[in-house]
Amino acid sequence: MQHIADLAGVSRATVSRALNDSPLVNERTKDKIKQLAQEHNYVINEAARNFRLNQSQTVTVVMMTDPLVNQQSFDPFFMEMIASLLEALAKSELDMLVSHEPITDATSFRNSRIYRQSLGLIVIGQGQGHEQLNALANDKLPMVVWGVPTQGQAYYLVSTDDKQGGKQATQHLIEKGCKNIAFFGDKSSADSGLRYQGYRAALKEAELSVNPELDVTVPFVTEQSKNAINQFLDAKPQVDGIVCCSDLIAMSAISCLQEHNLKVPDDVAVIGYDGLSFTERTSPPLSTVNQDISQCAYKLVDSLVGLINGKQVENTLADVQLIERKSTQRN
Amino acid sequence: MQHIADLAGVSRATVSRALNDSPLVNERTKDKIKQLAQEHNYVINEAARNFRLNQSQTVTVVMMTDPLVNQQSFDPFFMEMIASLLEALAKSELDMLVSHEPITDATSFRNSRIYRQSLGLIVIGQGQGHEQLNALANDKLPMVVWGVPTQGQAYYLVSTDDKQGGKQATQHLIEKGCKNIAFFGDKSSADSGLRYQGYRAALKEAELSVNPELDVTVPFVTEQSKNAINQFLDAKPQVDGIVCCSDLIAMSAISCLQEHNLKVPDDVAVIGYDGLSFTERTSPPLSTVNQDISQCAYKLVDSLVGLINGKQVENTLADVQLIERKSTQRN
DNA sequence: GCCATGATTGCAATCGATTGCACACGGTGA
DNA sequence: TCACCGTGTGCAATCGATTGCAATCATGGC
Repeated sequence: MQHIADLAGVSRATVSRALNDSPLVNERTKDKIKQLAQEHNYVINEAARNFRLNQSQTVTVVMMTDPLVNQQSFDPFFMEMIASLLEALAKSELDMLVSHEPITDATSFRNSRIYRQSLGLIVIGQGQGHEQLNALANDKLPMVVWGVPTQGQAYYLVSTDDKQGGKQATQHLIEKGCKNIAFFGDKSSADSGLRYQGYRAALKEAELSVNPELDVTVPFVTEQSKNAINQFLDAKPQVDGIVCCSDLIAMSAISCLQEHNLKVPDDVAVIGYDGLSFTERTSPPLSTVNQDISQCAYKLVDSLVGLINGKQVENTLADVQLIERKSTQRN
Repeated sequence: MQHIADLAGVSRATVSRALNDSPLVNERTKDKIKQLAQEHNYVINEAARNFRLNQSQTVTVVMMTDPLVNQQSFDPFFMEMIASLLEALAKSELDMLVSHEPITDATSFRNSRIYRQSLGLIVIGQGQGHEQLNALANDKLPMVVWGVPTQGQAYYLVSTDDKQGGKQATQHLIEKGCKNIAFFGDKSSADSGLRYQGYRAALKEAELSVNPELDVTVPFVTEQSKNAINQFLDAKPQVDGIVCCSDLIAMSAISCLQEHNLKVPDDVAVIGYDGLSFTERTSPPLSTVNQDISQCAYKLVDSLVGLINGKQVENTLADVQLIERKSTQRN
């Protein structure tokens, strides 16, 4: 910076102000300095800047994946979320740090490096940490949570309308003429619980009876999911439609159904949830309720940036929408 | 730090040295200082530290995805790579920054923030940047590339044996009795080219003829891939096995085959490439050549850390291995 | 010509950790 | 007595950018 200052015949202070577009500096001087900086490939030393300003440009993303639900961090849904956040943060010129350690204790978390040296926090999922997150809600560190609206929640939340999503999925199957619709999911995770509520609401609206035998607990992980599904199918239940709580479960379901010599969608129709891109490649193509992860990521980042800048921020409920994928029937 | 120093009755200098485990400090003093720091929730200010030491703990991951090949950055393969690198870097207490901007000009890249303020560089794929990467190879900034061994490559490389992988995939189909094996992929990407070489090598070894009509250019992106595959199948080619260059292409292939009323694997066997976890959920389950992304990520990080610490580092060729997934036949 | 005024710019302190060098200490041998 | 030793600590400078305040400049009004 001294070098640029010498070249421009000004002091370091002026260079600093010029590069920060301070109104205190004459426009002509400013232009000259910027020009010189450019020519001489000068880039500001962010470490020094962050040090001086006692801040960082780093947003930490905390994955609260609930060990009870066993959703792996390699779940495509979470990976897409990470990738989308990465993109959204990059647009705001923020760096991203990812922590896979759920927040289990607000007090000790406050002493962590992450807490002390992040500009803000994006928390993915609430896991078992609802109380801890509430405790952190009014700290000086801005925080936005992606999750499910919860009783007495004090933190800022971006969520999708899981109940509506479950309802849409179920309605789609009803429109296709399904009468005996099963629900595959693990209701110990809050979002799945809401989707289940939507499922029941749709059945009720269509005046279809709710058969508890068709409410099947299917975990997210592969092997367990297949076991649960096979166990259900082995009992030869009367079922002609399945609402699945994730696209991965839907894939498992299709696979198990076909192994049971049931045709999809002719014998049993299946709908997924999440809107992962590979659902367009499954066979048959899988209709799904799209969560628009990218949009959620942008909303999370926008909210967080708002908080960082001291703006008023509202909780957001992102829409879900059904993606219908039809086989392009050939022959 | 001054506070801790006062409590311990020493100077800041001593506290600093103690916390860095300097041998210059007496063990008893060291223990006392560490104890006090712990009790008073003192954590070192990394910004100040990085500033003083003129370094950072940030490794930048540059995605060189080749726009010509149209592999999206949301490709599950890359997302898994990112997630794995994240994990591997975290184990080495390094932060990760991701850049989606391919390096197209070494000179201007040297002036970028990324270049100046990273501890090291992990480059994913070579894209069109082989020459640029070579230019950066002997810079002071440590760099490791994940990609394909290339003529005259001067940078450190971690790669998988794509030729061997292509060969294994093909041999697997040959063992299953396939005689007319097609290759689905886009050879404008170097790794696909190598897999194709492996495919040909396997055919040759098995004394099967290479039929150029069965060498099908299938792009990575969904719609284009389906179009290409359908076009191929519409011509009613004689084919009983398909080696696919990615699991996603394999999914598309299965989907198109079934729409053409061809049974998988009875009429046409399909094998994928990458070893993505959802292949165990496809119907039928998809055998695939596993690249062990996690292992690759660890090798990349290990090599980079080696370079950062000034150690001698070797190029690494990670093994690939076939994952055979069988339908658990029921009924 | 002089001064008040507002617009620019420079001075110098500051952020927190690190580190080269100097110093203190008690003991040793000349 | 004194130079010298090794060990353990403290002093003070340093990294590069920012910013409150003081200094300077140009201008117009008198």
